[in-house]
Amino acid sequence: ERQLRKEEKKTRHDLGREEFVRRIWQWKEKHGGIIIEQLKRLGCSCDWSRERFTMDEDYSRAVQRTFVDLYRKGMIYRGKRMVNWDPVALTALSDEEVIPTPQKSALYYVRYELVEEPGKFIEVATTRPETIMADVALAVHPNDERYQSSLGKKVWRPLDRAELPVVGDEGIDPAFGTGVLKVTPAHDKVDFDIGQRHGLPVIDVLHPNGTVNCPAVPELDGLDRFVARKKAAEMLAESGLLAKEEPHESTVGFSERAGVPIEPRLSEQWFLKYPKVAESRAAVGPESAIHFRPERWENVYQHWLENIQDWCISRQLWWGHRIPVWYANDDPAKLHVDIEPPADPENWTQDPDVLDTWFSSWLWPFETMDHETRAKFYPITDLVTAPDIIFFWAARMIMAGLEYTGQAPFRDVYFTGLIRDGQGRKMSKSLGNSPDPLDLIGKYGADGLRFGLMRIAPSGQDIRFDEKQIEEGRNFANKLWNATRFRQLQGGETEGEINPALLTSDDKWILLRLDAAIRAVTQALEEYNFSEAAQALYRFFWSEFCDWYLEASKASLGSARDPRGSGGDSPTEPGADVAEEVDGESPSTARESRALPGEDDPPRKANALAVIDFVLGHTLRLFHPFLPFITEELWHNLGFNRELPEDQGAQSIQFARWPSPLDDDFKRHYGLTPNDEEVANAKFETVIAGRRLRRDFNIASNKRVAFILRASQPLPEEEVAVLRILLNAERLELPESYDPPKGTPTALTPLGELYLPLEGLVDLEAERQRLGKEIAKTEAELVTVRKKLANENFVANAPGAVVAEHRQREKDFADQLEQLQRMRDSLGE
RNA sequence: GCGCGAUUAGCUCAGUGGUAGAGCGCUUGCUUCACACGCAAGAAGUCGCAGGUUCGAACCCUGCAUCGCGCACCA
Repeated sequence: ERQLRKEEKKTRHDLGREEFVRRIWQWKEKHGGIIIEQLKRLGCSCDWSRERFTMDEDYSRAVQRTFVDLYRKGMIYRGKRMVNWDPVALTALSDEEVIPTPQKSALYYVRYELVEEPGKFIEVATTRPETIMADVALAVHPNDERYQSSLGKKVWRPLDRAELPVVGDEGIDPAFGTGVLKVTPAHDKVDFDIGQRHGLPVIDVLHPNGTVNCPAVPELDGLDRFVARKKAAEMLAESGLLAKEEPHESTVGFSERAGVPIEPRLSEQWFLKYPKVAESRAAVGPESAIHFRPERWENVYQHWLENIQDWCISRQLWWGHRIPVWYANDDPAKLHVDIEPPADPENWTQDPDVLDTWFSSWLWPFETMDHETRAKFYPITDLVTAPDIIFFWAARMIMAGLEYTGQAPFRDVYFTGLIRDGQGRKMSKSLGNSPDPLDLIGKYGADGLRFGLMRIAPSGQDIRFDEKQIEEGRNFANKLWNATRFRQLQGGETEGEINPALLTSDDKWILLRLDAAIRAVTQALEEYNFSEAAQALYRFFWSEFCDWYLEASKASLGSARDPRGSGGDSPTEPGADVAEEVDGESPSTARESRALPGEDDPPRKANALAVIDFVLGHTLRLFHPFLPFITEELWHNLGFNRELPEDQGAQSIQFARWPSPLDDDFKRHYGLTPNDEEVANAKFETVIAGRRLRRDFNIASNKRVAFILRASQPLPEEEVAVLRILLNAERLELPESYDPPKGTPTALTPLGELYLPLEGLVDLEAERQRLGKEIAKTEAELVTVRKKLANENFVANAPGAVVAEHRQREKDFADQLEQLQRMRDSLGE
């Protein structure tokens, strides 16, 4: 209708019902298609052959059948009631379609003269002087002392002069305005109820389009309600009946449809007494069939059902499910309610109204399925929706499900957060602040869009949209692509057998990290913590697998450039145990003359590749729900599908099995123990310390330098090789003893003291200061821990593990401090 | 008025009783041949305020403030 008004300056009445509906179908074909296309491009894995639309013929009949059924059960009735009237769209609205909006208006104090006591007035505060002609009484609180003498008397109605009674009603708030309410049953719900209680008449002075209908007052007749309001105030002022006018702020209901203030209006509408209300309340809760996630929405749901009012289901619109009711032409009180039209249609007229759109949506969980499918998939396991339609949709589906299937229609309801714009506003068509998903997909890829959003969408919290986050998603997809490219460039057989005997500490470390990641992701998904699952995967893949493991594996793969730039000039026997051959030689010389482990060591290389493949095969599957497109592509590119049966991933990663955590048998077979993690962590800490030294002394990260490690324990050759690669060092020497020149930059590491000899480059004072800072930091930490351990209450009450941890920390800090002090002392004065 | 959320690094947000975290942004150095959509090192926070519980609080309790949402009322 908006488009029609804008582009052709026409209303639906200009086209006529039939043509108008035809045009909407056209519009639907186009825009409905766009939405489906968006879902497909996003990678939603729906069964598209089962696409359904609420206006499909079958579905339409189901909607009408439901109406007829509820009518016959006496739950649907027609009545003259106060409805929320949209004077622009010219239709009734349900309470849920009305948006309360604070408005600045004026409060007019109008004087009503007492009939019995001329010259004496009662003042009434009103925001709507244009409806005075519809007044049928004044009301005060029966106990309000100020008006006791007026109760039962009469007053003169201004503008359209008439005598009105003064009645007492409990519903009046004596504190508001003057404590007197003008009763206007035709134009206010509360007034209507008061009118009913006191047997007052109803006078309607507004046309459906919101203009005044009151020929008795020609000055106002035909004016728009807001224009008439000003005019009425002026007229009252002129006749001395306006005591005062003051600014006033109140909340006015706006139509969600047309965006104008709704008009409470008495009209003939169809209403539904909600079915299964008590059962629906009982169906949701921690112990019940349906669970809301997050749980707090259950309160909102319960509260709504507690105060529920009958549902106005008729709409004075043309697009929608037509109400299956016919009125006899010779007697409009005679009804034909059925899904089939009457046998003699010429004698009947169908109700022109259609049903509220949610009256069709509430049947969705089961009317979309045939009997066979329903047997298989009903009740639905999960409903994913947004909390702003709990009432419109979720609650009503529950009622319909219980009424028509005898079962709750779903088990878990997952409420997503709303995506808001950068300023925190809800995205809406009228604000035009929603980005086009197809544009974003074009720019960042569907996987990037999905992952970027998933990573920042905490359960049930609203999200501020920022394109930067989508960019991060894209960057991650790119990282995944490049890491697997690295694997492909190594060549070799895919998914070779892992030989436990050849596993390095890094191999074992990454397998244990993978195990932790599988557990974390699986658990997060089970708890509907999607952002946590995405975060855990991100951390594992980027920080652990790429940053540490792939880099370390280059030692085994032999792909890193030889530090001397001349390749392995001293080939090692394939499979020889490198670490044991250093006996009798000075360690540094021995290592310098050796090739990298892994170079010309095919079994070691093959084993490293097998580990990489094992990890990739698992991570691709873990990532697939988040990044469906790229994981599918890589699954095939890397050949993970080749060995699998048809139904387990040969065709598509979608059907591959979800990874299980590595069980105890696996860990035993491959010799994975917590100690492996400690070895790797000690190594990584040493690397970090070395890199920091480099940085502290301004050595460019691409400059190949020599490090010296005075190791506190013997270190296998393969570990030294890894350290050297990660440090980007030309050499890493491990002399039996080492007496560093004064001022040599030093760092304390879990593996011993690490030196970066830089003769003549460093001044003693700078190094002393650097160590001084580290000592101060360690001392501070030591003090904190000791203070805690000195607290008897802590030692007595804290869990044993926590105390033990503090004890260990105290020991570590003390050792460290001692060593650091020794290092500083060695610098001399 | 009632209820529900939120308040943590410059920004967007995780964290749920035991040494404050991520990404972005920022600073510095790197075209180290998987990736500059990248690598490395770093700076940056009295966890809204005030009380309380506890050996110990960002986390539990109470109150307050600010922002957001819902419900009710608005003559």
